[in-house]
Amino acid sequence: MATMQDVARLANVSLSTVSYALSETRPVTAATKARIEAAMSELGYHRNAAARSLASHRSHVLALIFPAMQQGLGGTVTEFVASAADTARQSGYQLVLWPFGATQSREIRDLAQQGQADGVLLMEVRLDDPRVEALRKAGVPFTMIGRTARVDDLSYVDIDFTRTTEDAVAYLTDLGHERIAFLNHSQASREEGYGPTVRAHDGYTAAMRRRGLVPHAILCDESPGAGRTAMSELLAGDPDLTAVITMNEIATFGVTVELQSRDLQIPRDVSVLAIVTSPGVGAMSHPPLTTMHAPGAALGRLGVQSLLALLQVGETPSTDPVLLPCPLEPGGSTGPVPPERRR
Amino acid sequence: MATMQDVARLANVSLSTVSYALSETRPVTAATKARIEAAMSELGYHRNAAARSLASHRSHVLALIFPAMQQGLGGTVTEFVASAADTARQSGYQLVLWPFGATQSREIRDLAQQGQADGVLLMEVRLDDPRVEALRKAGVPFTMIGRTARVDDLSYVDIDFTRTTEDAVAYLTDLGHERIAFLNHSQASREEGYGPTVRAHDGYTAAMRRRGLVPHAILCDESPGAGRTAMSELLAGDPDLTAVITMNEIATFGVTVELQSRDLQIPRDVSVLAIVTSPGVGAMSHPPLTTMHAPGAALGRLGVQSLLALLQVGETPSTDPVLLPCPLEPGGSTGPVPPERRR
DNA sequence: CGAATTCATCGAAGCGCTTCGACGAAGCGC
DNA sequence: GCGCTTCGTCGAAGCGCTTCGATGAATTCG
Repeated sequence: MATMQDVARLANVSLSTVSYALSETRPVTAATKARIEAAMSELGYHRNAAARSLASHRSHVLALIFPAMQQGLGGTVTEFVASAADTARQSGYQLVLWPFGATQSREIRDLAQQGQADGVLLMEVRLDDPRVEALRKAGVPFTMIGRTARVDDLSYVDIDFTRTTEDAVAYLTDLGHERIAFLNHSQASREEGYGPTVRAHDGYTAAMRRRGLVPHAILCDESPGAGRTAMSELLAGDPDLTAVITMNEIATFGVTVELQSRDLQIPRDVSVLAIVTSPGVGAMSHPPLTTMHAPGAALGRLGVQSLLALLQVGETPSTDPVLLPCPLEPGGSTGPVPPERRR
Repeated sequence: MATMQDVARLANVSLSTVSYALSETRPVTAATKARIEAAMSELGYHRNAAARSLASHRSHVLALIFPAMQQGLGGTVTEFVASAADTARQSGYQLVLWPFGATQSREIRDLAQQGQADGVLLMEVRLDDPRVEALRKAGVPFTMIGRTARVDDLSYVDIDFTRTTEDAVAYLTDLGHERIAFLNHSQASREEGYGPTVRAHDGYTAAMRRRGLVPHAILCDESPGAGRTAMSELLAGDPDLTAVITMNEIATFGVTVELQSRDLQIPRDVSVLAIVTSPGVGAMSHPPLTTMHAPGAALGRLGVQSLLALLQVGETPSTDPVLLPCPLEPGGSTGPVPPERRR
């Protein structure tokens, strides 16, 4: 394996000139640069990552704290990770995985203090997440995917739940719906402070109230069975329901089954709008669901970009926070309220 | 940030002794070790990863070549990645992601030659995969997840498609089924040499023939619509079909819909057995599907272990290949053939 | 009881790179 | 044309660790 010294020798320059030519930190004449490049390709030179890190105090590694917990079908996570890894690589960084849950802030700090990563991406952030404190103590720049209750001056990228629920309600009211229920994630998720559960609930409630409509939200475990039961309860609470927004893709399968078993047709009798879904889930139901899907790839890309911006400027964590709405993907599960059901 | 030198000074030993105490490469008396440990914790010492790599020529990093292509719902991939990252970490390794498809062997070789990783895990291997050659040329030890057509002495971990299809057929024949169809992945996937498509086809065909039964396999795109069409075709081909094995989870949703729309009850009229599924998909249908799910977590763990074994022994790539069957998860979509339909 | 081992520890030589200060050569204005 | 800055390049000092050979002390054995 050729070293920089070998390249320098072959190009008849000093080692440091080679370094400057590569990093462009100091000017190097075109002629010299050409000789160096020729030498490099002749020797098949690749600079050694470890030596670079040691001398420069930067590892060119970003760590992704990866959720142990599996919400949903995993498609969004996969998209996110792939996109983050790709964006990082294109900027000359590597993405490493740190599989740590919210309870392992100790391990996170240890790794962070070893200087293993220049920056950290923290996924599946809870409203009150001890890992945030651990990272701050370790002094590593980090960007959250999701956000804590208080974001202070922390860098983050998240789904815009307020806007997404507002858009969902607006879409349905535009179709004439007024009795719109909301089927959320589980009770457990709310109790552990899972941001989406809380923010979507608030967003939905606000969007309904703003229109003078009565919100009707329900928490629901992640299973089709729970979805059926929840749908029953919603109908018991308001038999005249014309639409339901779901943010629980597994339960949504139960919702459609329950409606079918009651001979309620989708979307003629009840419209179903699934929000924050994984890629492709809409197509799995019959009729295909109208969805507002989670922007996994965009979150990955923007998360890495925010983090890199943070590394550039150094001390100033003034990167704009980023909130992304879930784009609407029309399907066959939503439609106008039939005239006879309008009040 | 304290260095090893600082620790040595505080513990009144030489730098090298501290190193030996940490790596246990040479004996160090208990007393000395204790002093060193005290000094380390007093200073909050963490060894520097870059310096270690530089001096030892090992990065303690494993790379995972990550599929750009999204097959299925992503749940298995997520499980796999999480489990691989966790196993690596427990052995003192980091897992980095290299998001490269089968066409980017050039980039792979570049990264590999920079010595960025001690070993590589290659996911989504094709039957004839150029990346294998690239890795071999780069001289990096690697383990495949999946396998090429000829495995020679390559290290790999894969799903045992022969055994899984055999088990699937056996399970159904035990229930009295004889007219068993197989709904595979897409035509396209077979053409690009996607191992599972080919191996499962062969396994199913062999299992049927061995029992004197007539195989009836069909390729199918990854969508519920294609699944419906395929199911129609299968029924057209053999109206007396009593069971179908599917290895295409998205299409399986269409299969159940098509059966329902023909008033064929599952499992009374037709049994459905979904094999190589993502975690949780069985529960998404009604009735819940009987599945044989892909052992994502086990593959991740064993893949890393095989790779680490390869790194240990150095030259001898004699790690046993590993083939894992998909365990059966009973559901409500399979049942015995009613007596009147037996021939 | 002295020679031969064994044992724990030390010092020093790198690993391959970044980065700083220095230094001639060229370019500038008056 | 003389001092001054600017430009391109060089040499050397690390970065923090692993690892090898050496060294003296403790242990063993004939």
